[in-house]
Amino acid sequence: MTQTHSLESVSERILHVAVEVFAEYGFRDATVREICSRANVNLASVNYYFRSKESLYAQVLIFSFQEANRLHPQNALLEKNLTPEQRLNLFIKNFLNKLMDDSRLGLHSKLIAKEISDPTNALETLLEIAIKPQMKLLQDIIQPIIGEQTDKHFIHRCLLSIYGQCLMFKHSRSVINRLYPELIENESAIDACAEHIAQFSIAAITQLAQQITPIKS
Amino acid sequence: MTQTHSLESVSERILHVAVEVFAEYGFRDATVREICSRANVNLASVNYYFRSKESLYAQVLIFSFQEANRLHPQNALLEKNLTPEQRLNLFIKNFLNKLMDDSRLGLHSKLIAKEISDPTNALETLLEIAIKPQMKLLQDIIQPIIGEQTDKHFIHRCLLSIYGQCLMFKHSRSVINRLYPELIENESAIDACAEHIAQFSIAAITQLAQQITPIKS
DNA sequence: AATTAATTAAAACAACTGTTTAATACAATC
DNA sequence: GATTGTATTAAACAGTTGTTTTAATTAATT
Repeated sequence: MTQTHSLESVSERILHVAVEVFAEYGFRDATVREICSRANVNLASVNYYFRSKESLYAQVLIFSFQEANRLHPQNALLEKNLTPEQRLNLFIKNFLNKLMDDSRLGLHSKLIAKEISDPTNALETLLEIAIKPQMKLLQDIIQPIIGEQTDKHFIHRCLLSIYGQCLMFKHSRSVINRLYPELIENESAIDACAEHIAQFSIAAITQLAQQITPIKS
Repeated sequence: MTQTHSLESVSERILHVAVEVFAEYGFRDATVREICSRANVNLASVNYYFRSKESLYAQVLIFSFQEANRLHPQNALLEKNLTPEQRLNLFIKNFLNKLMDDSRLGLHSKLIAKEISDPTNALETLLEIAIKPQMKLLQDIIQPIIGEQTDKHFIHRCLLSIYGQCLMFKHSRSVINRLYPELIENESAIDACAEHIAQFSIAAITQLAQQITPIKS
């Protein structure tokens, strides 16, 4: 009997299915049996092709990151003729949409969110390939809004303020679903939230930056 | 041989230890054996006194909430002669300190955070006894800052903005630890972060509320 | 003191986990 | 065509989990 499943190889099928399962359950609660069952593959295949569940997970994180970069390129942010405010708006809208994307490949965000709030050994790698670069990007975006402010702590806290507002929709989604379901009922509602976060942050940053570094004339 | 352990009864010891263990591992990764071992109690005791692990967990959440209310009363917020800004400042500082408190009884925050980002059947109860009241309190605090603004969605998004900034320090602590450890190295650093969140939010809210509801004269 | 009920204890149960084994089938190479 | 290396399979292994059982012990009641 030949493979009736697909054109993919066994290891490819495992990798693709593993992204889904790890995103759904997290590393600890995901089971090798579930992965193999969904991939229509023998139980021993994970250990045969990937040595261990942990090693598979590490490869899944990297693969998923590359996929996300391929599908959600952020080159729109590189355009020179955008104001800093427009760029921040785009960044947040893009980020929030990725975070809330259930159907398609919002799986990458899910993987990362699970890893952050319940870290495994793979966190170190994840920081380097995914989180640090995105932090750097956001910092480059808000730097012109802040101005020539040099207080690093202030900049870092602003980064966390923006990130926190976005991640709230990921980590506390269960709560939002119960208390304010209208806010996330569809894509336009989510876009409205993104807009809110952007305006909220811009208003805060401009005013605080003024306070700390009073206008020199 | 009499009980050399303590004055507490067996079920009390289980309850107290269970708070620690569930806060440390979350419901799924906590084990009955670990709880019984730490409580110096026979393995069967959990099922004898609490029927099941799940039922114990539900009771732990309620007990922990009552303890937190007893130890961290928020009556300072009820004082009439505080400005709204001062009250928000107090609220955030109090909240953030609870979230970051590792040693003493920041266990309650840990329990809630774990439950929110990885919900079990107990989420419903938790919403009613802990989350909704705190949301209501925060709303009452920022309402005078917003003014007679009636757009409910705007108010709700502001609530989420503030909460998101605070919870960031809980859910993404692993990341902050690696990227910006100075921000949370001690209590005064954390207080500085609380101050930042308060100022950031007040600046944003006052300005946005003005924009939406222009000054009528 | 005898009987009853509540508590503690050790062991086993049944289900699940990641991993390994040993046997088979397949393909390519000499 | 026999041999070699690769791929797949079913089964078993060894460990952990929540829960139950059955017996021993303690406390309370009559």
